Amino acid sequence: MATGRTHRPATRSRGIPEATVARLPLYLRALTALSERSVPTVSSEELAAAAGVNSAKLRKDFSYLGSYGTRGVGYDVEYLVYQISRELGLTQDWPVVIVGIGNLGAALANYGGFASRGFRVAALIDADPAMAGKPVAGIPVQHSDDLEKIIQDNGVSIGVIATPAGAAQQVCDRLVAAGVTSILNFAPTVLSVPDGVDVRKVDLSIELQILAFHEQRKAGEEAASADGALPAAAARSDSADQGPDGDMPAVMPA
Amino acid sequence: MATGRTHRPATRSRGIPEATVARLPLYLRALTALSERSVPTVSSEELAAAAGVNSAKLRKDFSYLGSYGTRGVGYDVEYLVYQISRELGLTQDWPVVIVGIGNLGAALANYGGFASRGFRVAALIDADPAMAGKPVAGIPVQHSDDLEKIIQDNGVSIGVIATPAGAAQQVCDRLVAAGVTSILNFAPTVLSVPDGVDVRKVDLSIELQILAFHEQRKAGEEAASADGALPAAAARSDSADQGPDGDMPAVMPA
DNA sequence: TGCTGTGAATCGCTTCACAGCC
DNA sequence: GGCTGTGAAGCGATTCACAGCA
Repeated sequence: MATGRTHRPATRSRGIPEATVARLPLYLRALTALSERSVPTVSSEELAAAAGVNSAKLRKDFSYLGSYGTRGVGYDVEYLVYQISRELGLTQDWPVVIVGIGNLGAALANYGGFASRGFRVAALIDADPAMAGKPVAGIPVQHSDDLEKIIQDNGVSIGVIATPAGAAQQVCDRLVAAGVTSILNFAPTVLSVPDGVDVRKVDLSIELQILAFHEQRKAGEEAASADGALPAAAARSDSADQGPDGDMPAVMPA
Repeated sequence: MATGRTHRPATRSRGIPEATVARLPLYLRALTALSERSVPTVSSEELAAAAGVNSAKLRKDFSYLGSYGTRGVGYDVEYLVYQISRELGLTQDWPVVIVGIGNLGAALANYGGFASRGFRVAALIDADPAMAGKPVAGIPVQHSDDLEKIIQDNGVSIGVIATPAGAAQQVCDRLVAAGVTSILNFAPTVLSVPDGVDVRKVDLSIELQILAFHEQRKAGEEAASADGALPAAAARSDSADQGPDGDMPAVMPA
């Protein structure tokens, strides 16, 4: 209830499957690298290898965008860079605010991958008055009292939350009230937002826990059953872990 | 080819679907919060709300672990915390090394969510000799020359890469050669690893790009078709973005 | 009565395999 | 001949809906 329950089919956006959207940045990165090396065209096979997916999936993904390839030849790198950028909305400027300038917030402010992809760090915001005015990544930190004004003055629609867990929901509420409609949440909390607001979350410890799960299984398989935790069940002789493509999430809207 | 292609079904692990494994840390976090508030039992409905999923999914997930609930009552919080922890392998100690102690590496070293879940930062490693000996989060940074020795002395099987993209593959190769079998990669590169090594990647800019995609669509829907990019196609009158549960990845093994 | 546990239905993503075009 | 684009098959995950138990 509190979470803004809607139960819409929740799937495609303008006909492009979410799973495809999530891979477009991957393709874009690989294509950008090729572009910098002045490679004129790539085959689906080559690009797929560079992006770490299989070629059938890549071709299917591109087919949702349109027919941008040439049979017998491949894809024009520059053209594809442009098309994917446009599809992702990266041909426009996205002012972003980062709230919570601790270690992580500072790391994000310094992260080069933003500026190179249409994102502009419009402001850094922190609740600590001692931080105010202090420059991080060349940008002076502003106090959170001014959050609403900063959002509005800069026309910010994307906010990044890098505060401690306890502050996250309150910051979120203020961001949303001020007009932010997309939030990237690094705090280990489930945020509740009204309908129409997108939240994606990244939880660093969740990723490690998933690795630990698989790591445990590897150990259990080598020396089948050490403590009573893993009975016999399904001890397979060969490895049993990485699937080069097609495993699962941990980061998702919520 | 270079990526260690295997094409194993790549799915369940000891019968537990990957999608479920990816949610267990979420449940665990919600349960831990309840435990701290001394709540003795929860219903699937309550816990699902706290974890940000729907209750049917949660019950199905738990059914893969066993029958740990009581019909008509709910789940015992403490018992479930223990069962999930055990399943994830968090009842044992996981020494972890972080390679690349820039802003992000420092943020990770300081991150409290690790220690509280069975992970122990065994060492911080950086290639910059000027960093050597400098303490970060109370742990002295060691030079990367000693990487192999550090891994072996500490029995490390999980490594975190927080280096610049250019160094990531080389660091990865050395980690793997030294015995690391699970890697969490923050560098924006596709790592190639031999079979039997798990890689999960987190790319901060990818998350933002996915948000931008949806943000762009929201704008396009309000004022249907501004430039030629989005013709009519599927302009829906009501919102059309967040699905409270069940959207898509961006972080995945690769 | 209330809530769990789960077969069955459904949905969406992935993979296959090949037709179509350069 | 080579590579894209795509129907169709396959498959895993989600959701439904209710049987089963406290």
